[in-house]
Amino acid sequence: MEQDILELESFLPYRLYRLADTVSREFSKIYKDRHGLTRPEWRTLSGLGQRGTMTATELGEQSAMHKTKVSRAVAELERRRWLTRTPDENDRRVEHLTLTKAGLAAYREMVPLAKAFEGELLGKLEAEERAAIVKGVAALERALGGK
Amino acid sequence: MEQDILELESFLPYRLYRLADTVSREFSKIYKDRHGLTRPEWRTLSGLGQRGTMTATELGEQSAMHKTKVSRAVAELERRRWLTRTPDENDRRVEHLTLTKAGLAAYREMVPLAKAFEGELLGKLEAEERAAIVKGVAALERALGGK
DNA sequence: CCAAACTGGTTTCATTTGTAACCATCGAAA
DNA sequence: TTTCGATGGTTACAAATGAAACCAGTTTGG
Repeated sequence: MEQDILELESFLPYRLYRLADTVSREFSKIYKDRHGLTRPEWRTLSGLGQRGTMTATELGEQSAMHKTKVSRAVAELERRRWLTRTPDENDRRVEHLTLTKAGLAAYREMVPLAKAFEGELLGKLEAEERAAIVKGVAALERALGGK
Repeated sequence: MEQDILELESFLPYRLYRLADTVSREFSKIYKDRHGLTRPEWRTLSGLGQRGTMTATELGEQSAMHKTKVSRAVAELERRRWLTRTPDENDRRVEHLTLTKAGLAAYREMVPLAKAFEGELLGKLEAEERAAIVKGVAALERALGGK
């Protein structure tokens, strides 16, 4: 092993990135082809579908998106009438976001597809490998995020 | 477990993406702060440092970059005089890329930093967890890449 | 030979993204 | 209260990206 050479193909940051990029690109076809959603829009839909009502800040925290991404995604989903904003009673800076019927319908349609996608991906692995990836990812999350 | 809800926080594509994004963002500080490189530029530098001489197409394959990214990164590194192009003898469409002394020097400076970064990251995990992430990532690569 | 299909690489254009500045509101401290 | 620093969210601007068109130059099949 040459000490002064970095083997890109086995460098973890690169491998993780490439992996995530491939998976994400593949998965994005589902929501892009189907509804023309961007990734931030999909995450917003998904977050609201999962939790019911959230503020933009909460959305950003839950789905690891910068606030500008959230802002734009919310604006677009609102334009589609997939969500509505309700001003907070006490703090007029805050808006509570909720999916409309149409938004909820889209969400409900997507959920099984997302689960199927994940299932198919994991289905290509041995049981041990599945356990390994889950354990490894969780460990890295803990090591990094901490919070 | 509600069947009609998707829990984003445990959805593998999302977790992978967030993980890769965090790691990559953290690592990018090293080459960005140090030399103002973009990720494609760093990968190009890294590829050439590792292999010595490559064509743009080979670079794209090795580091999973779209050809436009490669083209731009190569142009920028050339502008910095970190690499040179040599036309292929037999096929005049092809150019062989090689790092200059300056490029090589930058590469050599980066390698230990990259290794230290990876080492530090993995150092935060238990031995078992390290084994798990490596095994899991390899398994997914195999499941996907196939090629 | 020659046209058509293909390949290496660059450029153009529209879209996405990140940074920073910004606006409005809120809370704490003077 | 009034002021000042934080906070929720949007916007403006520049840089990064992807898709598709493009320009050589090469190969293949008739």
